[in-house]
Amino acid sequence: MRATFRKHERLTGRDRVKAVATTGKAVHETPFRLVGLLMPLDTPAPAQVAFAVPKRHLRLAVQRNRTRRLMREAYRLNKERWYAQLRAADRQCAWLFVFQGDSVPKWADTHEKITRSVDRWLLQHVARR
RNA sequence: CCUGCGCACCGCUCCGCCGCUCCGCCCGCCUCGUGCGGGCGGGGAGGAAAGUCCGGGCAGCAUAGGGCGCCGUGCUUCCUAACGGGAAGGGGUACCACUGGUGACGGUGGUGCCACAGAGAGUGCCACAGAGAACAGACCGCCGAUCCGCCGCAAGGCGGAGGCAAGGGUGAAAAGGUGGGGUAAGGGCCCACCGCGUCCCGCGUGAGCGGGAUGGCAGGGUGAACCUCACGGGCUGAAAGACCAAAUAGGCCGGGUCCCUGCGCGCAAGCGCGGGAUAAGGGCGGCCCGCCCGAUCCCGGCGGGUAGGUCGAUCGAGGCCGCGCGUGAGCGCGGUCCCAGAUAAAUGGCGGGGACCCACGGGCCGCAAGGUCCGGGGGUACAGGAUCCGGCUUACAGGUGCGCAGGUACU
RNA sequence: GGCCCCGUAGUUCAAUUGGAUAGAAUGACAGAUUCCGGUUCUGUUGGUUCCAGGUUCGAGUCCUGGCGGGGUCA
Repeated sequence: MRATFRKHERLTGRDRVKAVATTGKAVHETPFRLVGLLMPLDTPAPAQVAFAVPKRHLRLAVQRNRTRRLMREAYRLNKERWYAQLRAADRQCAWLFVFQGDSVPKWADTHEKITRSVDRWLLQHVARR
């Protein structure tokens, strides 16, 4: 299985994002914040995900792009493990990653924190059922 | 050789593995959608993509024509689709070098800067200081020739009437300047020159320039103050605008619709026929039957429209090459190329080399500035399309070329 | 993505048509009062008027460019 990340795995649409942001359950992992919601999705993928990097602390577009790409790459390389858990539970899930730091993160940090945040989220909301 | 400045240009590169997006072709899968998975080939950020400061293309709305108003621009000619942009030119100004003159000031060359129309249309404002600041002005001064008074034999002295804008002082600015003559002292009062205004002639498309004559000097500054003149501008912007179109609510149109019960058809929902009971808004009517309308709810349809999607949207005032025209910005002709089109938003991640730069240590060359080789270390900027073009402005490691200035060494 | 507004002591606000040394409250600091603290009184301090140019005799004010902050539009 290739570790791809295509369009249908991305969370889009104003209403869906708003639903996740307002009613979703959050996990905090220092510069990142993961908000997730178990909900049915009209896609073959087990999950859809969006990455948000607000303008407040990273003023330059180059820095925001770089940060988002690092986050996406960290998700891409590990998503298959999480997909397996969701398939086993027969659930679909929408996730929203928000970056809350004030400088571009390092690759090693990003990879570690993103992975840990999703693991914690799944442990709290899927594994116990 | 080094340093600085100006102008023009470039603005890291290669390999492996894992990924993204668009286009074309092909294969597989199913819940058949232009989905999901896969293969091959091709395209994939900038000189500023930025700030959003100007100008257009494009789109919608408004609009008979014209004026007023409002906003913008402002030496000339040209370039351009257009511009507040650019090119060439004119004028002014500052500095440097050389130079003419006793001096005011002028000439030549170079470099930088200039929002550079009008202050002979009107209005406003010019604090403080200063005697006086816009129909100028005697504070300190200078003079006191002339006239008056006093003193003296006289020469003359003192005081006053008064004369003076040359000097001092104030100020950002004080009624042309310099040199001389003249004078009681002074003053364009007179002369020469410098500057300025007006007129004429010549040159230039023009801004203007050159020459001559003339006036004795007209009269401050400020239009990035109101304003005048000339020219330009309808307003709003891709969240413009066009199309397709769930769910829910509401609108319009059509049909059905009181309750109880029996039989038949049907899997059921329900439909048809018969019997009984009788509540209810309005109309037709004296009243009843009956019929019609309305309300309620049900079914079907229509149109507006939201989520969502598609177009707008990537071939263009286009890039590159050659030739010709023009001082130049540019223009013309011919050839050639197709070069990002995302949309919660694509260029990324990891590893390893190469190139360049910086300081350090060591070797060699050189009188020296410096060059070169080796070693380990650090760095490679500013910055990311969002409708598209033309400019401007701002940010920027390092490198290349040309020009200028300065320094060092040698000949 | 478009449009609009603002920027003055540490903080909140003033400053007339452009006019001299940018003012007030509060804060901070020091002193007095008190056994101590608060209150009160007195004094002192504090400014690149966001930055860089320009116009003007003179700029917080006018003009140009930049920087920063905020608002608004589906």
